[in-house]
Amino acid sequence: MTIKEVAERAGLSVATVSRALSGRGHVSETARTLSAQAARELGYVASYNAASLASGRSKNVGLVVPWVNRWFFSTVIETASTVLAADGYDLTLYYLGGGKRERDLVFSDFLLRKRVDGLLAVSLELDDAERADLLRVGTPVVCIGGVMPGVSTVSIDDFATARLATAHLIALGHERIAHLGWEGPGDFDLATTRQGGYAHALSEAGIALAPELLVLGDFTMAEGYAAAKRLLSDPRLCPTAIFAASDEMAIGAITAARDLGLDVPRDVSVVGIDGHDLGPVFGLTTVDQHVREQATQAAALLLGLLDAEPGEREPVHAELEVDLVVRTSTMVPNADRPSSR
Amino acid sequence: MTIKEVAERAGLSVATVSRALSGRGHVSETARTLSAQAARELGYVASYNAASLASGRSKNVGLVVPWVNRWFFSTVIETASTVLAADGYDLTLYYLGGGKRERDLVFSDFLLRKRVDGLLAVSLELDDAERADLLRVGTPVVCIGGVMPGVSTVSIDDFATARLATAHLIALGHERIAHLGWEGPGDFDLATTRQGGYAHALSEAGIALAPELLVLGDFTMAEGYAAAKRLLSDPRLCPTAIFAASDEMAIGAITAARDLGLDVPRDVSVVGIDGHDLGPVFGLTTVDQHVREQATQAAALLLGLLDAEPGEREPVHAELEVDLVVRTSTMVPNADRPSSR
DNA sequence: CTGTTAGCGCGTTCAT
DNA sequence: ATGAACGCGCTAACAG
Repeated sequence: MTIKEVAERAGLSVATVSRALSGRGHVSETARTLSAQAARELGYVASYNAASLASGRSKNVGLVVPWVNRWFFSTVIETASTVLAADGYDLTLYYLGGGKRERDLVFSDFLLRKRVDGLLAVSLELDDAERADLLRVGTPVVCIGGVMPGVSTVSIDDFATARLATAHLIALGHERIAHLGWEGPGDFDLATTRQGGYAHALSEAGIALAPELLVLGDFTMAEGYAAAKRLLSDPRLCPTAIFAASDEMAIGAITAARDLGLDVPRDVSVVGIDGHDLGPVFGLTTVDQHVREQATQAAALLLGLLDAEPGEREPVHAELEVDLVVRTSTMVPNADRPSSR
Repeated sequence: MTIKEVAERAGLSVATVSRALSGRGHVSETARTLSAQAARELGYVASYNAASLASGRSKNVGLVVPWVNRWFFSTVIETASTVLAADGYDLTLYYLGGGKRERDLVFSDFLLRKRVDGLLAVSLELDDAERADLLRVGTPVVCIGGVMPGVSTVSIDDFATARLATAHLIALGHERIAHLGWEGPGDFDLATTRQGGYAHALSEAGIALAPELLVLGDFTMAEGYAAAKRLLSDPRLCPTAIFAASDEMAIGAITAARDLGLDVPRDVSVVGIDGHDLGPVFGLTTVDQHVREQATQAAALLLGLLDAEPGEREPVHAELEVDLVVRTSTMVPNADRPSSR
């Protein structure tokens, strides 16, 4: 089923059919109708590969993610996929979680094979070699929720977001506030990260940062549960509140508290960051970072870059507002909290 | 950066370099070394599009999913991606959740553009037109967790799995067992579905099926929470146990019970199906369906079909064993359960 | 084992 | 507005 057969059936040349079907170039109304009808009757759709080779555009974007099985990422994937599909773009997924070897392959091989017109990179922490590979691909890149010099970015202010969450707890009267956060990359920067915002909010309030209340890792909900359980069951620590860097960790923490016989928020307050779909179910107070909006803007931004001339592709940095959503997982600290086991 | 430049640098013809780099055809050791070295120095990697056009193989498989943001699906995606990447295959994601129009586009357009060598379809319920489109693509298809005549399948026995879960509750002494299940497609079949297994287990035990305890929908964890809350707070119903068709619904049910002041398992037992990562956290009794193993087998099966000659592609049906994992969300029913509000 | 040649199926000139 | 011819980058068939 090639365009040639369609052309014969329509009684036109391949060139005219190509123009009619792709919408590029001027074609008479009758030619357009004829082409469309012949294509429909034959069930013809152009081959991406051939079109790509001839035009240089592949109508495909790559989405690079460190995980799929986490709310933030799966939400970005769903949203980006929908936005891109509406413009006729396929989405090729590059999942980095399969181990060091697979990860290397993605950067040194898959991404360089010119299969994609552009790249969406989600929360990527890259080393220098990887960053170089990524830029060497030569296609437009838009990052979501991560920093990369010289590349367009859609993000939130992590520092301010964490500060907002922590300040909410402080305003309620909490002082022993634990933090479940992320292990930063090498070039970790206190001034731009959630951990930094946490520390800043504490110092603003004249509260000393207690290192034993700072738990860094890379936590799923299950790992957040385990970490919170350790934190809450250690009699020397006695935090009255927990600020988790993600809603999944926060939900894990709430579950851990309950399993220890603690009441949330009476015995311990919990706040997260995300705007997770499960927030309402757990009554979770959180800072909503409007993930779907971030993904939509990032995809739209990338589509814009793909339309623009290669020379006209100035990096854009969009920063979205966040919103504190107060539910029932936070309240003023309880003086006579039962000692947990 | 084309293969031609590599050939010139290596002092060989493009054909030889192509053979050397792709591993197809016989090439001398020296030619292989020369080609590899020239390619490395130039940072050359072959274009998928051009290779695909010439060879008919695109080294890309499509993965069609109704959702990303659910544990079962995101787990399949991660696993399949890893397996396929190890064989040099890219993974293009076709997400069907973006609305009816997007869904139609996938079947009538995207999938027909010869971008993929094969298709992995996860838990798809297709109408006749979509099924026809899918088969018209002409590439090998492997289904996971769904039925499609004439297509290779990796699945579990849904009927037996649900029967096992229900029988576990019955063996403990439960009789008023609610079910949170899925709305079936048009050609819904009691003999092969989870709802069917549930009904069968009840009738085996001489327990009448109570229609008011059967709640069908298409539930996320949050919706499962809401459904369970209605079920458990209706004083006329009083189920002593809930069997959920997925672990996410089951976890939602556990959370709902807790919020109603009910103790799990003392006041209500809950069992699910999946083997969800969060199962241990919630003490969830479940039937593990070994999702990663299913995805691995499906991906491997597809890779096998891609290697085979088009004539030698007999549909294969692999059915995996499931395992009942008893944790702490199920126990014998409590005679004097407090009436819930 | 290697080089030459001929497409793969399109989009895009350049004529008309 | 349309058609003929060319070429995108690569692999496959055919010689040698």
